[in-house]
Amino acid sequence: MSGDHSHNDSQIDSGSRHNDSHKHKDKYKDKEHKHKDHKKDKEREKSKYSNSEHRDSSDKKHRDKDKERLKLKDGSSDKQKDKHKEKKKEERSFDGKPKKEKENGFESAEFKPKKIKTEEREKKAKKREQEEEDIKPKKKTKVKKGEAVTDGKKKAKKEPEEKWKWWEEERYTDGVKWKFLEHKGPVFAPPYEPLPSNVKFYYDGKHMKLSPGAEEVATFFAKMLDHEYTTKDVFRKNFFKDWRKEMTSEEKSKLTDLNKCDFSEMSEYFKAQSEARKAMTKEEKLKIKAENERILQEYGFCVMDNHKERIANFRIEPPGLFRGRGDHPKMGMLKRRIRPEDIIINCSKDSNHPKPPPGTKWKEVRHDNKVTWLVSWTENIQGSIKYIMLNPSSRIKGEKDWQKYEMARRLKKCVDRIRAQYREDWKSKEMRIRQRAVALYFIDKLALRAGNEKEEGETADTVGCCSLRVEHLTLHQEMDGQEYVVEFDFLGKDSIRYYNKVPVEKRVFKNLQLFMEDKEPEDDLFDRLNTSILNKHLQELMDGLTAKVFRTYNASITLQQQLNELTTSEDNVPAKILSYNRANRAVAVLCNHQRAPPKTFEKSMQNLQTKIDAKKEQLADAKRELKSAKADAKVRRDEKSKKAVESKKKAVQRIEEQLMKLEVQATDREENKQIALGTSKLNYLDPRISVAWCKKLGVPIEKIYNKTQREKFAWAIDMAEKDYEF
DNA sequence: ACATTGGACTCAGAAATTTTAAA
DNA sequence: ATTTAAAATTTCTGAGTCCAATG
Repeated sequence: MSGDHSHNDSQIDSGSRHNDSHKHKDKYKDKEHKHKDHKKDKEREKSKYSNSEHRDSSDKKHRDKDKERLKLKDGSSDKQKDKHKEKKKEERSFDGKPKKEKENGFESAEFKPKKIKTEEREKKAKKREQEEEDIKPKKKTKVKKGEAVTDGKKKAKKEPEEKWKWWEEERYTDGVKWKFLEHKGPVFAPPYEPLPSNVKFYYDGKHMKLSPGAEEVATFFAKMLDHEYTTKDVFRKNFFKDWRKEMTSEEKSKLTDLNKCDFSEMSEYFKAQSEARKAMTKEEKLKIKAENERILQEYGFCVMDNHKERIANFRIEPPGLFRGRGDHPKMGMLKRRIRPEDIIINCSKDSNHPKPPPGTKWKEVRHDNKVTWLVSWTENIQGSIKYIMLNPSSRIKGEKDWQKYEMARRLKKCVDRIRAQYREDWKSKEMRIRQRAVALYFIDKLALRAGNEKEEGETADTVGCCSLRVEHLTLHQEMDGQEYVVEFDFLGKDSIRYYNKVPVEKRVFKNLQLFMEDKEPEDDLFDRLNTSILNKHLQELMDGLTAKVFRTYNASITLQQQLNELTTSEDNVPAKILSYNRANRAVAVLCNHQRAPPKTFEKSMQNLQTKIDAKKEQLADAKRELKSAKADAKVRRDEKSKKAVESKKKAVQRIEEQLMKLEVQATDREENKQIALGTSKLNYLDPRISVAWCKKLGVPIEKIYNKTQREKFAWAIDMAEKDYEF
């Protein structure tokens, strides 16, 4: 995998040159857009009703017995669960996979509840308990502010409360996601606080008092003044247009030129505020922390099917100026404030419905247990729906995650067949089949994303595999001593540049030449292909297979291979971790997960070097001392001097170890300069691979996964043994 | 049929915040 | 021991994928 993914230093720069070619098409969409919004709303209104019929019937079926819920204790066995289990077993024995199981791609073998050695289990439980005490939902105690944090830290709560192992239970079938759901609704953004009267806004040099509405939007801009994008034309244009909508007619007629607006006092004011916040006393900070904790306890959890679960994003996004990624045509537009009237609540009928703030109403309260979200609203920039959903540690997310990796493992079993197939298809008489086959080859070999088509002018110009254009590839008959090299250069998701030179097979190369013949740079490379055609084909090759499964599969299999290749049991723990990070890095490179090099990168690298130098010196000193101690011992030959030698020896050893650790750290950091490991670790790597590796090589899992990650991957940590194979 | 749109969910890197280590 | 800086973690929310309803 090494040669295939040679990356260029310049690739971080999301290259402005990429953005130009397709820009000109769409300058004025705004009018159209408004129309569309309207239409969307109406349609939504319609579908609301038609949906509810559905829901009602399913609701009745599933709702009934949940009255006995609210038994929050996790380990509690409840009848319902057992009943559930029995039913499922029946279903499953029904020969051929039960519908849902097939869909999920779970291996039945994976379902056998693991028998874990008891001591191990206890140890685990104990450890977790300690680590989790501070996030654990404390039962509604009214804590006096200030106390909460200090005592949470110190005395370990000794609730022996066992963690719920949802992975040892049966899953729902038929698209039911839960039977009982109760929550407190969202937390709204704090209301706007008008500026103090001494903070002034100037237009054309003259002070002007803004109406509250206009002032609020002005502060959004003022807060961003230090960002480069406030100087961009598109940003300023969009902002000004939306700002004017919030102005009184008087303001509207006066303020006609953004360039004459002076936000500097506002900007200064906010900077001062944030300084002041930093300078707060400990007590004040604690008070705020306690308040946040209170809100978390009240709104940050829900009850889903007898279990208290953490909610991911229970705070509604505050209003502000939209800043998409890359060259976004809508940057600078006003993201409006979300009110209760915009909010759809989803919960079960027999729950206590969340109350809207006094004097307000929800848009709707529905009871749809075929979806996982608690709250939704429609966002005004793209007209898309936003959701409040559960934390990755929740059952509902965890199951899905597990299922994703099972699907990838199924691909592993038949990937050879599929590869043989697409290689065969390179020769097909039909153009669409050849295109499909070459695209699939890219997806497999390069881990490209599927590449849905996007509405032009609504988003930044980015592409994935199926939406590649001729201009994104350059063919080299021969390059750097290699034949048939394809040079890729395009902006992918989040406008991250993908740059790669890949030697491909001759047949692929010839096909590409064919696809590119007589086309303009801005034409689609695969003009007979889109993601739905591709996925339909994949579906036929393997049940449940889609393009993104290849990414998961290739990422995970790469990690496993790399770990096997790079790690030896003889290594010490830091060396093992370096190897792990390198394996992780190979995956991140494959998936093109990049980051901007941290602002302080050079400096921190220097600091580390300084430390290393100091440590080297310290080592030299220690060695000298050891030598003289040895000499001394030789002369004196007494117990005391022998002991001294021993202790010096130990000291040298210790320092050597420290030095090595530092050096490893330096290597690791350097190699990681512009690579982001997090995304692959969190979303692409079957956690059981890492867990098994840790167990096999005696590396504590904490070295690989931090607390949050351990929560998310609790299922894997619990079930994977050292011999797990992806 | 098939293209389009809406909906729900995963995945993404930056920014903000908190923790830890160093001075 | 206190302050400060750096590292680690968490939060945030935008950007994809994919499916199914719709026209």
